[in-house]
Amino acid sequence: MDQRHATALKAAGMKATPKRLAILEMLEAEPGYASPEELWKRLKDRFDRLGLPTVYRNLEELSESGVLSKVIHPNRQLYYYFCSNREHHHHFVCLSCRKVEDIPSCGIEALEHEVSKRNGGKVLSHILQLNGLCGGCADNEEKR
Amino acid sequence: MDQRHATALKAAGMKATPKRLAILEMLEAEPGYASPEELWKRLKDRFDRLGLPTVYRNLEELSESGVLSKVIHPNRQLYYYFCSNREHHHHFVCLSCRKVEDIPSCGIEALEHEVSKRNGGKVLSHILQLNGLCGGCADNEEKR
DNA sequence: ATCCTAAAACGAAATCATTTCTATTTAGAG
DNA sequence: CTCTAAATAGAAATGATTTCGTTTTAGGAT
Repeated sequence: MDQRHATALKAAGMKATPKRLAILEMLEAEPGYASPEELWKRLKDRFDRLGLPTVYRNLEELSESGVLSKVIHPNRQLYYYFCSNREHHHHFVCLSCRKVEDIPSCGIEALEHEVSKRNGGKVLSHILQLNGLCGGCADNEEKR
Repeated sequence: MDQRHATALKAAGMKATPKRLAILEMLEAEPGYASPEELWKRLKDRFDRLGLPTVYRNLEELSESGVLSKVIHPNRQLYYYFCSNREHHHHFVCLSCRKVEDIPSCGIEALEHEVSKRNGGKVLSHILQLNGLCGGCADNEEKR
């Protein structure tokens, strides 16, 4: 089951260490995004020694490799999310329960093209994230 | 000339203090985005007393009121940009010279609608920002 | 014009998420 | 099984941002 993760790590040119595998397992099991510290607290039990910096470092590296994705949060803390979707896509983030849903098509290619054409600039990356309430949380909201 | 800014502040329900006006003037004169500390350093000369926390607080308040806009930066520090465009729009940010250009149409309404329909969620806000090199910086890049 | 009060600003100190640093351990190629 | 570059530990540092109690001020009311 984590042969998948081991393979993903190798593909990203990273060693498949037990801690990295555990981080991936834990995040994959998570229904929503999680912070480095939250993950660390839960992971500590499974290792006699596990430093918080290790969790930070790995989450960042995994996110750079595209194995994990980062959530942009108003409180400016770091949150990560396991997303097996390897296509280009974006996320709808529930502000209430932290669930993250994929948004398949982003339609930004057209915008990028327009920007390049209009001002001669070159678009290197883009950030797109929808924030709101997921189906379940929106329902609960209404019942109040 | 800053009667405009005073009016904008009043409209946002904020007092038109000299320091707020100075912050707005300075940011408006700026070709690109700026950090709280940068603004503070330049503004200090114009007031016998000006605290960095005051600059932070005002930038945040002004951004919440929609008078200023915030830039999402990879280094996770705060940057602000004066944008007189009152229509809904987004920004193309030059990673090299900090210039910010408006992107008029964002086409996200369609995405929002799709998300609501598909999963029953409610989209409350969205983040969209293009990063890259502006026309001038892209040209310089090529000449190297 | 002056008064008055809520809002704004001071600035030193605190916060605290994130990063750095050096020594130690380990994955995995050979 | 060895060896080396990569990964980790853990304590300590960092530094942008925020807090707090006090003082000042903008601007509506008098």
